[in-house]
Amino acid sequence: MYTIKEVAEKMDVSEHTLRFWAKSGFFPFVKRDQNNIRQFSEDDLAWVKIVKCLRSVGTENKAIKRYIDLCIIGDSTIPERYGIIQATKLKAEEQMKELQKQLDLLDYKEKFYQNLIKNNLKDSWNPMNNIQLEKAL
Amino acid sequence: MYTIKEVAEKMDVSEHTLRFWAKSGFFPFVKRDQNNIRQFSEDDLAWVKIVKCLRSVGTENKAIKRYIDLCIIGDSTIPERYGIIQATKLKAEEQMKELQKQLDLLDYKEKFYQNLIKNNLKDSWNPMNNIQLEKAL
DNA sequence: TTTGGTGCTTAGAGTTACTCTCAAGTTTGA
DNA sequence: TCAAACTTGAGAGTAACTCTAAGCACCAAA
Repeated sequence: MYTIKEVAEKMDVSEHTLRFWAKSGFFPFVKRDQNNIRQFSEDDLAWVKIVKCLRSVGTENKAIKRYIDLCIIGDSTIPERYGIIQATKLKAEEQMKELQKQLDLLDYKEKFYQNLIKNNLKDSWNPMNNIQLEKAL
Repeated sequence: MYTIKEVAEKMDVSEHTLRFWAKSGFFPFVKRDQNNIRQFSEDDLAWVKIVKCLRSVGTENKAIKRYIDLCIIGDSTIPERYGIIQATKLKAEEQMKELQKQLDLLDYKEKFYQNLIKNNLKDSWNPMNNIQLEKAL
């Protein structure tokens, strides 16, 4: 059993966010002790994990709540949940491609500046000159 | 020369966002025609591209403005700009790893549901049963 | 026994980066 | 000439946190 603080550290999510998510109904099975303190089980950590996963690929909280609710309803919702996971995976793969593109651009920029520094900033008297160079790619 | 609508389509950024970015000072060289309509040049598109890149890896707008301002100042700021690009690239690489982790989890989940569907939902009488399975990974 | 640390709640303010609506002005095709 | 299609800036609205604060409970050390 873990306190909210321990979960925050373990899962790298802030306590504030965990409480916010809890209030949003993302952790329907977290128990409380006699002092009303949340006691996260290993099972609950798995819920945190999937919520974190869905959030990190841009799933809206409303849609996450929908997925959680489907899980609670039970096996009749398995096809819909499968669809959600498939769509989310596709979205994540798109993001992967997009991120790779941006990494390529950053890599180009990095080399561009390296070259500028290596050649000791000749032709550097005019700000616009630099901006012209900036436009590259 | 492109209107804001054309830029929006070409660069896949909404007109609203482009105006918001313009107001934030991200496109300091966009000219206007006699009716005050923005006229984006090819150079301006390059600025849109780098702004989009920085945003997509989570750079805050304040930091983007700083980078733009450094570009305008000129060559004396090249070392700082180089540092920013390097740091941004590192951050993007981290995000790549993180996204891959989440993709792995989604892939596991997908196979998990496929298996559930293939085996025709036996043992499915109890909602909790399903939740137990959900916790996997 | 008091003090410090941790945790709970509710409520509400603040933040970031959009996102959308709207009124007003301009241009253009039927 | 007039309606459709664009553009503009101002400003309201939204999502998802993020933080503060008040007020209370519990426990362990000094």
